[in-house]
Amino acid sequence: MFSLSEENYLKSIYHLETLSGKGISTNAIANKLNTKPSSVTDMIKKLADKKVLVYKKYQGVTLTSFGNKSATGIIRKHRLWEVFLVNKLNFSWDEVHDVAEQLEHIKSAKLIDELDAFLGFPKKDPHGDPIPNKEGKFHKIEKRLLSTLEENQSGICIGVNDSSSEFLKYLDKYQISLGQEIKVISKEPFDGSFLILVNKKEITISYKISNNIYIQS
Amino acid sequence: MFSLSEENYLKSIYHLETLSGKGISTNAIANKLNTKPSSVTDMIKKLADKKVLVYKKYQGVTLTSFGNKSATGIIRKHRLWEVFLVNKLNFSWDEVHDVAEQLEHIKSAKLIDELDAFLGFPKKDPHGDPIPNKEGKFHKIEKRLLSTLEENQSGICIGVNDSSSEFLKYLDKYQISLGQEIKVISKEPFDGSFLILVNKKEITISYKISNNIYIQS
DNA sequence: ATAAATTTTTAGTTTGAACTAAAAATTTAT
DNA sequence: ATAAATTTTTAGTTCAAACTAAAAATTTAT
Repeated sequence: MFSLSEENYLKSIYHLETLSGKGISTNAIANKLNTKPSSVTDMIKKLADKKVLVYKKYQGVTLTSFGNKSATGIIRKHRLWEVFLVNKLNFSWDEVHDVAEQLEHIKSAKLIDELDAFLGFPKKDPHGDPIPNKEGKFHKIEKRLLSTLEENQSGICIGVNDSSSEFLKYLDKYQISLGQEIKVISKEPFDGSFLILVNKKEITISYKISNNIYIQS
Repeated sequence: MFSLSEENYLKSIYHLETLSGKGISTNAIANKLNTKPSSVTDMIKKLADKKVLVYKKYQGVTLTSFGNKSATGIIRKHRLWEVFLVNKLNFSWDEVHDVAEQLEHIKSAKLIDELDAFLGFPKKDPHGDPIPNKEGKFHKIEKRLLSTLEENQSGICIGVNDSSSEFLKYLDKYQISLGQEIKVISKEPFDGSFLILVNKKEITISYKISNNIYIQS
């Protein structure tokens, strides 16, 4: 059984690993968790003792298959709870993160299995991210960043790269939601911003915004 | 905001207070929480600083009205989650306690208000205990222990005094559930045991059992 | 009313998870 | 290839929440 702190480390390391592929540095983990590298070194030793990751001094860490399964288990819980909050309790997609962050640590196999069934075995969470099954498996979603589209190309929004409340509220304001068609009218070479068509309305978004929206590919 | 530990102290002190009425001793709290009296003294000082209780050395403690409201808030959450688990997720009444014990510490006003609405503003939890409203108020349930009934008297089971899995499974075995009519056929003076009629079947229960079942009064 | 028993508090430790400051190892740049 | 910069680790501290052992206060009993 893992402590709250251990579970948060597991999750962060998992996410960093799926992004970068290679071993994860002490600094990267400290940065992600807003703690200090020295704290990370301590925790890494403990997690290595618990066989969730492999650690060699100065070399970064890699999750074991046990560590991987533990991490996806937590992510499964997080995403199922998000679906619950949005589909059953009238939360909007920008309100769920903090609460799901707490709920993901509740320990009860029956609870999560029943919740999954109650929700109708959803495959995606409210931000378009896939929900791992009991074995930790999930289908990778084929997607590309809106920023990679060329002028006159269009696509369907199927996810976001940033689940912060601020970003999601921005999307709400311009009626950008999952399933929404987005067409690139033009790109501004000077600052990388985009003129796009959403819901028959033209809007200008910065490069940063375009780089946090996923389009079906 | 309270820590997990502080919340557990609050809850225990609240429950002890409603049972005994008077100030609650260090020993009683330690006993309830399975900790040592010296640990309780430490925590009590912290809680007094936070204005949730009044503490004078060697005198036991009393919750302030702020402490009372905080405690009923936690109990409200615990009981609403129990209803959710039983009514929506197919838990039985003997399976909910440990999970609700975790869920009661989730912090989100919106979560609990929406959960309340989603469940249809239930007034009682699966063990017959009242659910406090947002203001911490709840109707006291008029009840008496089965052990206080005389021979040939009967009543409806409306609650239990012990929510442990072992006890609730015992009740299930003999088909004693909320709403069930129970008639006392006879009492055995030697050991205080009861012969009762439940569902047209005669069964013998110990005094201890009879002293943990509530009857409508 | 004094001794005995009980309860409560104090003083000092332990453990987990963080921290700071400084040392050690590694990587990058000249 | 050596110096400079960066990353990582070590050593020692802090804080919350528990603990043990012993001292102090209170209550009970003779």
